[in-house]
Amino acid sequence: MPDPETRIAESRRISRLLVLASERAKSGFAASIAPFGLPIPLSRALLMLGEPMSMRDLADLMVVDPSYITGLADQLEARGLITRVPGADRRVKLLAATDDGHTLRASLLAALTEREMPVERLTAPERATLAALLERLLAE
Amino acid sequence: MPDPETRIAESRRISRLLVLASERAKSGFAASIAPFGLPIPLSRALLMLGEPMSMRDLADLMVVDPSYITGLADQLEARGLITRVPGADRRVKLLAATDDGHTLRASLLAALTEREMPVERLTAPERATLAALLERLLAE
DNA sequence: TATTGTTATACTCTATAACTATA
DNA sequence: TATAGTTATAGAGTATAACAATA
Repeated sequence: MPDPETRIAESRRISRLLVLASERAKSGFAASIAPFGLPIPLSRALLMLGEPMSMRDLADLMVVDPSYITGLADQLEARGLITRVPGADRRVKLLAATDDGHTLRASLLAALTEREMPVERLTAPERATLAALLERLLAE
Repeated sequence: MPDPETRIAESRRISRLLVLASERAKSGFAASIAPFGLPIPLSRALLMLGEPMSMRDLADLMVVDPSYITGLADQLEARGLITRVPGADRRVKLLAATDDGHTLRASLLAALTEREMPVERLTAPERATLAALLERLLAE
């Protein structure tokens, strides 16, 4: 077993690599959606609305506070991309993409698909290994 | 070769894992330094000042705008953790940790060292593999 | 003319707390 | 009493633009 200092240095190095890789992934996302003029958080939300979803569920999915969803929904609605539709439980509002919303969502997906993603640099088995290691890292 | 849609779905999944792993690493950093009461950006800057460094170089190292460094330096100076010392080129100011700054910096390093880092969950060969894959991902 | 650092300002993303209306 | 959503506000982290001093 290597000495503690060496282990820690290696951990810190890997952490730094993870942060860098994550930032690169985020930049790639931002670059892909930039041509459409929809801000990043709105794009993230719209992409999740392939099917109508309660605001609470969207907050859980995006891992943000529900109060934040109100603002996102307001902006998406102002752009005509979604509507709030009442749910069965009358406290609940479902966010549903409009026709325009579905169209833009499809364009965003296509742009994300077209962009050559950095992970494509790895071979298929390497990608599988990377995914497995990251999942072990995040487990529990 | 798998069809494009499958490849893209896998890429997006790996990107999400990278972002999650990065956020976990950042949380770990924040938790380690929290007991010392020094805000995250100030801690990050102080940790880089083992040796005196020009403000421009620090901006490059932290990958932020130089104007932002002015604010960080002001706050670190107000806390008595660094001083600005003139450089050879008289436009340049070097940021140098004070005795207190070095002491706190050592404490921060020790706290980061003591914390069990998430990457410790992986075996040594797994860590090596992960690091290598991330480096390939980030290479040019 | 190009570079270092500074100032004032403004932006993005997000949380907290207190509230309303249902359940 | 607990939950869904809203409102107003505030915070962290960081950039932009215009500037002074120096090279």
